[in-house]
Amino acid sequence: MNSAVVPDTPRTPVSVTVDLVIFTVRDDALHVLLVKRGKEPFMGDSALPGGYVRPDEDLDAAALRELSEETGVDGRELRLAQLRAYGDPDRDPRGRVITVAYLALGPDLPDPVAGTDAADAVWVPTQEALAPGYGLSFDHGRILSDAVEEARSRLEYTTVAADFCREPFTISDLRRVYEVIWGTALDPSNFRRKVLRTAGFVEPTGERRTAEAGRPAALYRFGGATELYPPLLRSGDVLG
Amino acid sequence: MNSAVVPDTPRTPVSVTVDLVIFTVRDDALHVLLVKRGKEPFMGDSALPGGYVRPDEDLDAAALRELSEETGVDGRELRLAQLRAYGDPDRDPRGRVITVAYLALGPDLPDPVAGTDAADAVWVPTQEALAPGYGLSFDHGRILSDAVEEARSRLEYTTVAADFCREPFTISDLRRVYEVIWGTALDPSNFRRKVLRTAGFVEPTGERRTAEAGRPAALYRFGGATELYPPLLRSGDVLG
DNA sequence: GGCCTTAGAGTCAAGGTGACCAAAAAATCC
DNA sequence: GGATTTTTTGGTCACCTTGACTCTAAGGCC
Repeated sequence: MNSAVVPDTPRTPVSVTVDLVIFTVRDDALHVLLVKRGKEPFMGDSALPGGYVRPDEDLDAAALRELSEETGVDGRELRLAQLRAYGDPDRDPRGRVITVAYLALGPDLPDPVAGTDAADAVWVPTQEALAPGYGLSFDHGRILSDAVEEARSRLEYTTVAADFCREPFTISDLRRVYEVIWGTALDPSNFRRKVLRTAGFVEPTGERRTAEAGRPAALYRFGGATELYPPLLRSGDVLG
Repeated sequence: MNSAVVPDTPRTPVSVTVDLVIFTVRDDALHVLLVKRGKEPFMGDSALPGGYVRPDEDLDAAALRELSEETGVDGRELRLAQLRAYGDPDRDPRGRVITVAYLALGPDLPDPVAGTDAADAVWVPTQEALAPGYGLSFDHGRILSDAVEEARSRLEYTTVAADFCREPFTISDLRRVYEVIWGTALDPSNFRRKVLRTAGFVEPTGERRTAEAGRPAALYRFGGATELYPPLLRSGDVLG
């Protein structure tokens, strides 16, 4: 790929994998999908779902396939986006393995079905998975914390928060996503004003939903816009 | 890296490279560093500098090394950041090569010195390099245009624009960076106000510089902040 | 000095923001 | 049935930022 000095095909055995950080919001907490490793290294430990990129497969395609295999979710419904590549020489004891991490946000997804590849996949509160003692395999702790920060940032500048909400949803559903991921409390009235003024973020269905308590809320669906302009900057009070 | 089904070590011959998109502002135009390829494939064509990642080398280290080899610049002075990974199976005719693209912005760098690896490296106006007829090798056209968009975006939310300016610089130098990369005209007075109000973006040296014409401008150095809060959103008039 | 050029200060109206209040519309409890 | 609670939704208001604009400062050049 370069000019003269580099040998043409340095045959260092190197493998490429994709790893998926799949977030969802459950019980007012951010959860991440993890699998229990069935073999060495790190057998029995938790890890992000992922796997080898196949010989004739694009990186994005590999990520979509893994997402589908591990969770049964059709990734085309979600916005699967590259986070970054991780290539520390010592990150995998088996040898040189470079991984491309992807980030996907989904609505409260069904529990992984037994009998599939994802038999032992579980939703884990992100905070718990990041705790020092939890022991994520490889450098997945680092990847996960990068992904959390990236998700927080994407909420400011894009409409991904809507990916967390199954349609139709209420403005409050959307607000709760922001509050959970940012860890801050937002003023319901001001949040509502901002969301509705941003063209293409949400559009009303005309229906209403009556929850356990309180005035019934108007229902919305996603409006199709991907960018948030102006951005919705975080500056609320940090929740206890 | 995954659970049961995936074979342990799929020995698809796969190589990993880093490619560098190094921008600078010259003559009021964004330039990118390109090299002429000295061998097949794409011999004689232009390409982004880059090369194979060595067996025991981290991705970031490989990018720093290539930057230094190709341009003589100590990359630690710059902010070298990952753009994303590209892994289309057909992107390299030699076989499966996955590349991790990096983005670096530098002040008007010296012309590449002959006799080094970068003997045939040249600064090319980005617009020219992106023209359909220019014929960048591999998928480097795609990488470059992704990098341009990423640079535009980073100018909004980070202080990278200062990387383009050799210290000490004037507020107008900084403004010109924004104008060139965004392709918009900015109001000098309003731009100045925003830059000075953002803590840590620039700090005054107390000196002044008298240019070819006009009132001497106060000189500043970079203030150390990396994030720009609030962001400096682009909304100026598009330049002819 | 007169003129050109660029830097930098200031003004002002429009619009966005956060803090806050109040009404509407349901469920629940007495 | 009425009061209370809860959540949605609409509104106000003071403050700040923004963009457009004007005006002054300070150099070089003729």
